[in-house]
Amino acid sequence: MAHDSDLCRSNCPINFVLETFGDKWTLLVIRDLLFHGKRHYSEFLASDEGISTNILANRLQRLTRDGVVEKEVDPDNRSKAIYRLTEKGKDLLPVMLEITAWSGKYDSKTNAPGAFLEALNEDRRPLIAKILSDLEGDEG
Amino acid sequence: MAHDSDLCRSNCPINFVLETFGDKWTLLVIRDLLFHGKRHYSEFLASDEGISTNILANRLQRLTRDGVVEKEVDPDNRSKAIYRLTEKGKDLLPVMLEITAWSGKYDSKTNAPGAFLEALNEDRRPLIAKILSDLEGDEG
DNA sequence: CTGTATCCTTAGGGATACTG
DNA sequence: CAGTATCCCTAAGGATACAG
Repeated sequence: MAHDSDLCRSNCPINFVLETFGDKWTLLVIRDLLFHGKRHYSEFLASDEGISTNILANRLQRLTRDGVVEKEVDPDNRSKAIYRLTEKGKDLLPVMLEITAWSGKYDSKTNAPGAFLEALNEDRRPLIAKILSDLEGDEG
Repeated sequence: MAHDSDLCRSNCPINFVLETFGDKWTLLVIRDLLFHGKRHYSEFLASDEGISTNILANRLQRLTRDGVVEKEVDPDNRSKAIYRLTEKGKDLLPVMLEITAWSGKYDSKTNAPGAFLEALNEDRRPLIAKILSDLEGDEG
């Protein structure tokens, strides 16, 4: 089984993601990694929604355990970790883009810029390629 | 604001969907409506994950309030309701398909049929059109 | 400053009784 | 059977103290 431990209420693919991301915080960490280039604990802490320290630590652990995030020591600062998305994590990008598109359509106050939404409607592929290459860009 | 009431921790589009669907049950109801053609209370109750009666009632209320689901009296049985997705609800289909694709890739035991995943990889649009037309098919 | 552990409150949710 | 209400418990999570 992927995602060791945990409940597993059924073999449904929708249920599978709910058991990893079905809470109010996990997806925000993914968002920060994917769209905002965040890598350090303090950066995640600083996000608008105000995640608390214990919840953040717990989510980073779970995501690491589930193979969505990987953690390594920051070469510039040995007492600091760098968190990065694995391939499994990066593969969440299409999901995240569709979520953004839906919110963009139905939430009047959403921050997603119009140009971004238009690019989405055209064709997802080039946008996906760009975001992923940006992500590679600041690796290491 | 869309989605009246509720917290609203930020104006982020990812956060927006979390405040509606960020729990372990809501998305399963959407799944049942979208992929399994379910319409009645007892049908949702019968799903594999075993939602309990009070939670189901609560989620149907919230989804109705948020304009994702609409409720009407079943003409065949006046003491029974029919639940349907609104346009806003149907627009979740691309999100649900991407979630299914991701799980199909990473969950070894997921039920998503291979043919379905292949169709997904080809091009989402025809598949989306088909599912939506099936959904229209059994309206009224 | 980077995280972790503890304490405590609240909300999510399971079981089940109940009403039309 | 469709749906609601109650009871109670567990787990999510906020505040914050603590450790390296």
